[in-house]
Amino acid sequence: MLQNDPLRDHIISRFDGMSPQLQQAARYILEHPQEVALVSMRELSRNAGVQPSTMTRLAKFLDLPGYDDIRAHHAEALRFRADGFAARAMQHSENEQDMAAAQLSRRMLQGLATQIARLSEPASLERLAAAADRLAQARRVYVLGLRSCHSVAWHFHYVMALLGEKTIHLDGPADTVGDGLIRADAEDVLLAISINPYSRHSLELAQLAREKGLGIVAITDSEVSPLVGVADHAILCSTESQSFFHTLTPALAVSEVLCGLLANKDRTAALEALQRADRHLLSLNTYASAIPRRRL
Amino acid sequence: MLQNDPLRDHIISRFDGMSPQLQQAARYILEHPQEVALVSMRELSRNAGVQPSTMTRLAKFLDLPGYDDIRAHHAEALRFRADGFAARAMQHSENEQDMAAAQLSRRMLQGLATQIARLSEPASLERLAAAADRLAQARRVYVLGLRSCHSVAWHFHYVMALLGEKTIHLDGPADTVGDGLIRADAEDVLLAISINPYSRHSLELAQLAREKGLGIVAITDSEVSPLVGVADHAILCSTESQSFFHTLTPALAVSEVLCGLLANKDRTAALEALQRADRHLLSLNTYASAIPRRRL
DNA sequence: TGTCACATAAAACAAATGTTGCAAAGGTGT
DNA sequence: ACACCTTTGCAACATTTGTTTTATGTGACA
Repeated sequence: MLQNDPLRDHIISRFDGMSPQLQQAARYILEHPQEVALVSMRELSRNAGVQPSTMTRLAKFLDLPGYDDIRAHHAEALRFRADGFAARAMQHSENEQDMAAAQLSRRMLQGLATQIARLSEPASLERLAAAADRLAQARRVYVLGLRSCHSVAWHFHYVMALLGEKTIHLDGPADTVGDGLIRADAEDVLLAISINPYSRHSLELAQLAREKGLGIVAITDSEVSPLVGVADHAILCSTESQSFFHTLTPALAVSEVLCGLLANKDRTAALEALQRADRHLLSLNTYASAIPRRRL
Repeated sequence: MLQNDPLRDHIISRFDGMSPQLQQAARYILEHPQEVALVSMRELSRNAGVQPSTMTRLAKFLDLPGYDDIRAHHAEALRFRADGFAARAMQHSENEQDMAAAQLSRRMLQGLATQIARLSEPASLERLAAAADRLAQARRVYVLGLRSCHSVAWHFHYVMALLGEKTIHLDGPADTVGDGLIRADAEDVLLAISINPYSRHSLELAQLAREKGLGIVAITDSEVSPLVGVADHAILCSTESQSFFHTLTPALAVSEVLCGLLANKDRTAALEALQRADRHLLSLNTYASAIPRRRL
């Protein structure tokens, strides 16, 4: 992302004074600067989810004669960047500590990027597709992820809850984690997420589910993970990181892909469910786009 | 200039068989590839000194349906180069009702890999380092992430809790989310995670923290996120995905990098704390490496 | 010279683009 | 409740776009 861009700064500085629609347009432009130069205004507005006129109005709001000035500016920036690619000066931090920090960060991030990219190998893709199919045909999906894997399990459940009532998150205080399985049977599937070191509780519940006849889909970290033995489908993702800790980023990516695949099975239904959720949250006043005034 | 461009090679290989006007058009395109993507065909032809129709004829001569294919190709190449990274397929043009699962998965994963790789740009690295510094010098870190961002907040807290008692997770049932801030003051820092759409509750709590004098570090998705205004340090990560949903994978990666940086401030202390945590969990019999025999 | 094939220019065309005007909707303050 | 102002969606507008058609020119060969 480019830094010293006067128009960009101008948009940011005047952002707070914009109407919601103008903000939406501005936000899209800030986040997709290349697109501004590469596609027509109408297509841009379509992708940004606003009316074409909003783009023109945004231009006027920024004291520009018309939208073409916005485009011209971004086109110029793109020309510049494409040419002067080599001339990109990396600002070095003087601070030695910062330097080390930057290096560690970069190593971690590029490692993660590589691991996720590696998930797109054909073998993984097949496993993902198979797992998604199994989840799709289940009556209910019980989601289990304890300790570090809680984040993945919860996110999967949160997203799927937007689509419908199919998932049940196995979690709870006072050792009630497993209670959700009471009414589970062979028509259901357990999505179990666990990585090394494997939580004993997770494994016990997976085993219990197996005995109750549930199908089991696992997201785990190794071909020799104890989950592989009990699971019908296992998706493997690396958890190694350049830091002290294991990483759950690839696992989260896997979970998001599963959500995407499931939603893709019936796109219109998914869209409709999402719109319903949107309306519901809107009526609950759940979201805001600016810091709300403090209630007293 | 980029080399491996099939269309470019195609133009070159058929160049000798072209009429003079076609050659002139082709030559201009070869020498000004960016312009093809950035200006209209009529303007391009004007600059190239040929008739507009010549451009269309050139496209047909190259066995393409029309000129737009030439432009689309150059636009894609430019998108590619401007990012500096490989594998970019960010088009929403896939209206195919039932896209092949493998294809969707691959696009999602490669998109995520790209987004994470982009976080390792110098600007982001600096922000990460600054944020980590601020978190390190705080007495206590309050971690706030609601709704979809819960997964990230929780994971950060979970990892940091392995290192010590520095973090407090702002979460809880019965609308007690904010209670943790009761004893917070200017020596503390709030780590706020929120993405579009921004949860009103998160913003309110961030504002409250600000008023109590806490430092604020934000993980959010845009320069114009409402959090940017109240935060001392903001780290931006993309949330766009090729699926229906926003992605939190880059945000999780950011959080993991922050954990890594913090642990790195005092490696020996971190190592020791982790060993202590290990021993504790071991004595609790928390983990297992094989499916345990069922208790009766 | 005639005519044939082809390259080019000019004009005509439908489709799209960016812009503007207007009315409905939404919110604010009295 | 009312009037007032802003915001928004819609449709019409004149342009501009990429393409196709038509006309004009050019050179080769009998």
